[in-house]
Amino acid sequence: MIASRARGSLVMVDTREVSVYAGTTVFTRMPGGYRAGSLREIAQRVGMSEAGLLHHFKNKSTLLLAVLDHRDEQSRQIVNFDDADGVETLRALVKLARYNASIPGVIELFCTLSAEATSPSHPAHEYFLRRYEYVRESITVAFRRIADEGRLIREIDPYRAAVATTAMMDGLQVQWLLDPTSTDMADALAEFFRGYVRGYDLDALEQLLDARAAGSLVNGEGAGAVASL
Amino acid sequence: MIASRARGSLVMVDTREVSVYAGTTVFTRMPGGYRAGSLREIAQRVGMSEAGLLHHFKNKSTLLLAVLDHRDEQSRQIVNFDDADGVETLRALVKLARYNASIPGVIELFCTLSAEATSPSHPAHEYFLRRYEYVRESITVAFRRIADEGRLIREIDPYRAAVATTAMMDGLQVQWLLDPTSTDMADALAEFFRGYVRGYDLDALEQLLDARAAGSLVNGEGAGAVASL
DNA sequence: GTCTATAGGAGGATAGAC
DNA sequence: GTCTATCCTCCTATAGAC
Repeated sequence: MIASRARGSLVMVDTREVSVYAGTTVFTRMPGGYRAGSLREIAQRVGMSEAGLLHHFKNKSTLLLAVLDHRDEQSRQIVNFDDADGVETLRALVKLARYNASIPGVIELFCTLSAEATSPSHPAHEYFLRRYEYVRESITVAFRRIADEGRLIREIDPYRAAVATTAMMDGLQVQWLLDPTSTDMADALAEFFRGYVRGYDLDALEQLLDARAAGSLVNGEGAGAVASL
Repeated sequence: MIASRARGSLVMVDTREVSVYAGTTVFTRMPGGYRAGSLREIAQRVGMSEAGLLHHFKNKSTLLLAVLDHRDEQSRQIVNFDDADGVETLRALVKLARYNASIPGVIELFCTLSAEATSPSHPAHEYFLRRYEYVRESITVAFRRIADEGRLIREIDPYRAAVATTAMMDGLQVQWLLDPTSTDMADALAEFFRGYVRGYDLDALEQLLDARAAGSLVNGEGAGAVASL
């Protein structure tokens, strides 16, 4: 627990929670992100010593995982794969891509980290393995439903389509981060889906969802979390 | 210059050149790659002191750029965008993807580095900016030719198709590095092209190119360089 | 061109007091 | 739960001799 003054009144704050926020800030800051971010700085932001911080997280990797888990928890409140189905899921992903363009720092963390975590010894390796499996599985289900509705433009294996979709999202992020003028991630993704799904563009429906999504994203507590998808 | 014994005879080797090789080895080794790789180890591999190494490359970043430039020089000898045209270029990319699957270390370097280099202050930022522009431009030309031949399946802007292609290649790499069983990069890319190009699968032609490409890749001096594409 | 020596710093982590 | 003190490792880079 830490005592801090907010809006004039004394507030007790959970140290662990604050640390996760501070960790997020530091790890999402470029250049360097996780690797360059130091426990020293995080401790300083929390207003505590390094040793104090390490009492809660036994080392730097553990704190990283806590940060990632925290984002996931929030993501699930915003884009829930289990709720949506079929085309609706794809639309949500486009919406997500559009939103992501407003939080470059977080995107950069996930982009860099997922590349780094590629090696089995990286502290977040297991995390990303599970995450990609989950995302692919969810998108696979979406494509399977679209296929069942007979809306698939050409013969494709739902799983392969999911891999391609995931790849497209990741790849667009790299180009966009490097040069934001090079591509509009959301438009590019929508274009991609148009190649697979018959009648992907049902404008009225899309706009309805647009409005709904905009509302929830703006109000959503930790909307930034969506990036991790 | 450095004296070394190879095949029993005394050979003089250009130190700079050897340093670039050593740098490649160290920077492509995971985990950590460029960031984790130290001048200390590179110097040790070359068989000289850190100070000696820094005589040739004024700092670590400079050495990195030398490594990247060296790879590019070799790439150009293997996949030359200017030679191929239209569908042939796309096929070359698929071939490339297949080859890349045999050199995970190099792919990992480029994958990680392109994510890191996303921030303007990264030493390789300019390098990747130029590289992506070049690649997109080249692929744009290919799609433009395909469009001129009337082989485009649906209306798409050649530039957008190039962005999507680049994204697909990058994104597939991330998933593949994380879990090689998750996807076959080359197959996935070919599938992607099938959605754009009429008659992409002309088996005879493909096999002809297959053979030709296999030959040049196996014999090519620094075939690994292709990864940078 | 290459080496020795060393400056100068950052970062992760631990021990033990309070 | 938190702090002080401290250790140890590792790095980039420079100065100056050979």
